Amino acid sequence: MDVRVTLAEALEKTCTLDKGELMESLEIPPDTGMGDYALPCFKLSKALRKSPQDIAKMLMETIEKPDIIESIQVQGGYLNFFLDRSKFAFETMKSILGADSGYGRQDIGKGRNICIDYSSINIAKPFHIGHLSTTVIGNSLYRIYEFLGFNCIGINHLGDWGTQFGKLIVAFKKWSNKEAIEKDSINVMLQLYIKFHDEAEKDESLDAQARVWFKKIEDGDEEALELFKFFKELTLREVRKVYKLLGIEFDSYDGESFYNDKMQPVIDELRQKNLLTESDGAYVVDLEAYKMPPCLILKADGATLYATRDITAAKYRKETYDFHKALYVVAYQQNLHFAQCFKVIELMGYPWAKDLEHVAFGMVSMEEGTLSTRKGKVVFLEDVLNKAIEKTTEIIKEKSPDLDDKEGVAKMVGVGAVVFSTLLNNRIKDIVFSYDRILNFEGETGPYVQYTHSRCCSLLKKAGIEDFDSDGCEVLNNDEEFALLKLMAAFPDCVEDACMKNEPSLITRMAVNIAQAYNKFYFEHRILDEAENICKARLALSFAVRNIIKDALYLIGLEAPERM
RNA sequence: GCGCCUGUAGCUCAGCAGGAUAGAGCAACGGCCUUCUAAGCCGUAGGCCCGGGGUUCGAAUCCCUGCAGGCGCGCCA
Repeated sequence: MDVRVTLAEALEKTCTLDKGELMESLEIPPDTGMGDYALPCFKLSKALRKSPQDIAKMLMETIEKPDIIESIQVQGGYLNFFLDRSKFAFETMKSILGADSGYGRQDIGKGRNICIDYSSINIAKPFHIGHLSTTVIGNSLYRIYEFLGFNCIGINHLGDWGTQFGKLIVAFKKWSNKEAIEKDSINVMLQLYIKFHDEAEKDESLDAQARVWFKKIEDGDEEALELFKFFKELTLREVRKVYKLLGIEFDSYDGESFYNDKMQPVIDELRQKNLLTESDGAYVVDLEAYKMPPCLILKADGATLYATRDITAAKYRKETYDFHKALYVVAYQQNLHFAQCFKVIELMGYPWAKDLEHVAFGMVSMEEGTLSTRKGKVVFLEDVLNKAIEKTTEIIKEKSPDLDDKEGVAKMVGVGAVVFSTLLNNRIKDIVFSYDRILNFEGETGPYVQYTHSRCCSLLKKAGIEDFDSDGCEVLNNDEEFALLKLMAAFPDCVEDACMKNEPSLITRMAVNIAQAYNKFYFEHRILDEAENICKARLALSFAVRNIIKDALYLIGLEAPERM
């Protein structure tokens, strides 16, 4: 049931605008006292040569009032509609409770594949807070698209190629050994990385050695390859621990090394299509006509580049997954890079170039300035998560000492706090990392929403009722119940909007809003000790809230503890 | 220099295919636990929506311009 549609249909019969225009014009007044929906009549004024107020009056007199609307008023140039709260409550509860697989779930994406490139970590480099955004945004989009019926392919495009391996091998052979790395791989590798850069400033030959070692990997030298695999496996092992904490899985780990032997045909194709031009010894695709700098495909020494690989990967993904859309969840620093790649693919004559989408997000920095792996200025993601879990454990010890699964709950809540705070704001905003903010568990936070969820759960448990239906939900008509129901009714549109805009924060915000509305309701009204019909309806409402919050949390990658 | 992005309360931000008095949270201050989880609720205080022009019946929202900050602009990814 969509009130907007109902209203637009009723209005269509009485005025010159069509349904689409009316849908767009219909809005929600800033204050409930003004009504629940409003039609501003200013635009009609010119065409009809009447004052907006007269038009509103005329519409009010001629419209056939839909059942769900209780009354219609004219205020200024607005035609204001007031919902019949009881009918609205019943209808809304009916839709929510009737949606077995989740309110807002759809199959509009049925039979369509979505490739999502996210997280995409570098091997042999630490997994730090700079990777948080891409990881959790990508995961959330994955879940949102699947919720709407799409089939997603999550791709962790590993940075598992390049001179950093040469550097690591040099450092490893000079200053470390396998035992040390096995023991504490991430830290030791990071220390080696830092030491290499320190020493390289004093000794220029180190960089040359690194290049030699990388060349050996490329040429398939046995020792080099063995070390390369050793570092890669170790990093993946470490990183999987973090993904496990976050509850994230990937369908593919095909990264840079995977595309090594697939680039030549693409280069040939570019040449064949006359897109490649020589420039200072390198080969580029000229994009001047599109007001972009040239896209570098081959270096003067014949080596491939980032763009070469991404173009190859896009083509491979199209051939392998025949995607409806391919998303790249990568920081906005690479805006130009992706704009160039997409344009080149378009120039190659592939119509699916329009289905490639760069989902850009803001940068993470620290209060003291930019993150720098080379200088060791990093905050490990795992440390952040553990710190959050630790803090949660303390709070549980203090507030819920008799909780059953303390460890499990601490994990859900601690990790949830970190993920939630990353998905609270529009993804384009920069983030200054702060433990204070990320470890705050009050207000617009993950724990707050989870707390609301477990509040509903414990209430339902206490009531001991398992199934609910919308019969009798007409009584949910006080201010708090009405406000809450209006928010819940907007949830499906919110999910669709989040999908369309690739913007998980819309769901995060909605989760907060619903939690706030429920807590307010919960404080103002009693439930279990009310008369039976009221009690039953309010429990049904709590049940519906619990389900929506659980789904909303799921969609942004959080778990929903039943107690906390 | 050129291009893209951001600028709203002390801080972090919603609101931005134009609509009625600009909203949250944090921090501050003051209240509410013998009753369904106080990780909660209520109240107080806090705003030339970066500046200046324009379009419009109406602009935080659209256009132009200036300022501030971030990012990018050929052989890293």
